[in-house]
Amino acid sequence: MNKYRTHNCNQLRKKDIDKKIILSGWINKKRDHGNLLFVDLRDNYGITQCIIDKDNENFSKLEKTQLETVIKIEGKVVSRSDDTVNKEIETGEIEISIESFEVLGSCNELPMPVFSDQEYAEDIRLKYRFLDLRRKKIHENIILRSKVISFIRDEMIKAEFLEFQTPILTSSSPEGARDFLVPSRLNPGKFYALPQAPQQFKQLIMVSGFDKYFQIAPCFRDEDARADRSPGEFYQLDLEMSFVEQEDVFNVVEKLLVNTFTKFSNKKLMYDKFPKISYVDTMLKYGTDKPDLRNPLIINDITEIFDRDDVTFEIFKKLVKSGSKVRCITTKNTKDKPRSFFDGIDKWAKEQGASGLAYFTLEKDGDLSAKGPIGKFFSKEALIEIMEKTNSAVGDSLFFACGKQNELEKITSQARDKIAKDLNLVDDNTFAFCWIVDYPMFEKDEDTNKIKFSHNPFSMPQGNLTENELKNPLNILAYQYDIVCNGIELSSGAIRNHKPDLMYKLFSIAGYNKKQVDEKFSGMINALSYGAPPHGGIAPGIDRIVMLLANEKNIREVTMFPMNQNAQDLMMSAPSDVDEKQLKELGLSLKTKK
RNA sequence: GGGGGUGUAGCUCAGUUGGUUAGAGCGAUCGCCUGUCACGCGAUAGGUCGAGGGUUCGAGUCCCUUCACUCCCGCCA
Repeated sequence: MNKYRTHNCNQLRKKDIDKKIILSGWINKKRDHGNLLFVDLRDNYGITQCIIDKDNENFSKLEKTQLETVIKIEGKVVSRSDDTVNKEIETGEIEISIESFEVLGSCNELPMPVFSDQEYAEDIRLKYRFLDLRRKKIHENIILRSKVISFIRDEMIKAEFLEFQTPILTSSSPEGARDFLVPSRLNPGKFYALPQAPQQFKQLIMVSGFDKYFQIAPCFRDEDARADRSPGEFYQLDLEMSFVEQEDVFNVVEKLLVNTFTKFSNKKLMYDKFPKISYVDTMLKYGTDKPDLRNPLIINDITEIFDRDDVTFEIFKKLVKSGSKVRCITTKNTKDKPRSFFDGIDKWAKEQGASGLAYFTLEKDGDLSAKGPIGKFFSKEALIEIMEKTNSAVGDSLFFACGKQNELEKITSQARDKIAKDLNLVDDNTFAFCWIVDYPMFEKDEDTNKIKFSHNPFSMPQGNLTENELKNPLNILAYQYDIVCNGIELSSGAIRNHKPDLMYKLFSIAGYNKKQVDEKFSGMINALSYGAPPHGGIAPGIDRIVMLLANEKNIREVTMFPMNQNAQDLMMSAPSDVDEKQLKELGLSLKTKK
């Protein structure tokens, strides 16, 4: 028999009454009646109420034992009377009559309570993460994460994918995020980089003939954090398949995500078959490439309206003449909303740095008219054209923004969220997945005005790419796709370019000559020259999937030992200073010394 | 790098128009209490009001600087 326990703290039931048992766990809570003491003993599995009275020689010692002390209790399972049964816990029909107890791990005064639903400042939670992780909600989140990962691994293996590990110390790549660098002792002055993703390795696995690969892969990017973006490191379900087209990847991932989300959440799926939205369409209709499709509001472009002579809103007309566009959001049946609703949104827009959101409401009091600050600038005929273009009706309101395309996309996208929130249009009990497809291969760098890869340089361009098409690189689309759920980007993937000749052409557009490509991507480009299969894949973000399933808004709530926003681990004190000796071995010296 | 929010007891927070000795709940310590499950009751200890400077007869409160945490923008192929 194990000397610490015969049962865990969620095991004992009525059928165990009169058994002599041993339990070990943490003191979750004490209720001290002076001559009678209740102790809630907690472990990973649950809580069991234990009881001791003053006749027991251990009474006063246990009475003075701190919460969160780890103790071992020997005693007898006894029945609870009907009026003292606790239906909140699974062991609530019984309790343990304590005969003796022993302290296994003592506990100092707590810097933060464990048994409480209160929220605490993050720095304390992170410094004492081992205490924080004892708390119910986050403890359950981490267990959920484990179960989700097991399930996904299981599904992938069932689908005949092979799991492989890829190097953590690899080479720095010029494209994309900042790398974490690791100095090499054996090669002084040279650096490894931690992988931003196993991108090149998974393609090499395909070239090596393994056909279907996956990995729950750690990824490292030295970029600033957000609520849904851990600093430093995160995990992806990295997968890659040979001899596939885009649709084959979609089928695998769609099935996996539907299975995962139906298994681990009770929320409804808005679509079993994920809708596909082109990049151009999503940027117009939603102003972003990660649209929240639970939100029914749609953005429409009505720039042309301002060419009409019977539209006299001169501010917009003038801006349109100089190249600006006008886009609007229609809200259904909002004619009775108070003035404060409309002004609130206009004020909010100004706070976001926009010049505000103009608005009017369509009304028909005899004649069709627009009520609101800018209503008077539109003729009846112009209003009819607007109604056709925006699919709006009498009683609806329209919010207008005018500006350069990228500014407009940003503000209308934010306004879509804001208005939907104010009108309570988003059903929080739903997951709305979609594919964003047909990303452009290239984009223009705003600062340098140079052409650069808009996503992954290894993606396969669409079409045959005649010399003529290559002259207009901004028109080239890629077999590049994202999965979005509830406005969160879950994953990004592509059919890869497995043809070296084409690769050189595309890189030359982005300003890399053959020699540079050979140097920077030697492993890849070399491998593609020795019989590479057509292949493609994707990499859903594990942390974000768990975040959605756990209904959390912050990724740290589903990460066991996260760093703070400044990429510091407050518990382990990382990053830290290192010895001069270590630096010397690596051939490094520091420019900045404290 | 930029913008917003927050910072008062170990924890969560209140603190009015600038005005006497800065409060509450939880936790800690001590005492009372034999059926609680957020047990109850009483007492005690516990404060660099994030830090520094300024205005003022007087600053937790107003101003400036700065630090920490957090959210957002940039960034994240």
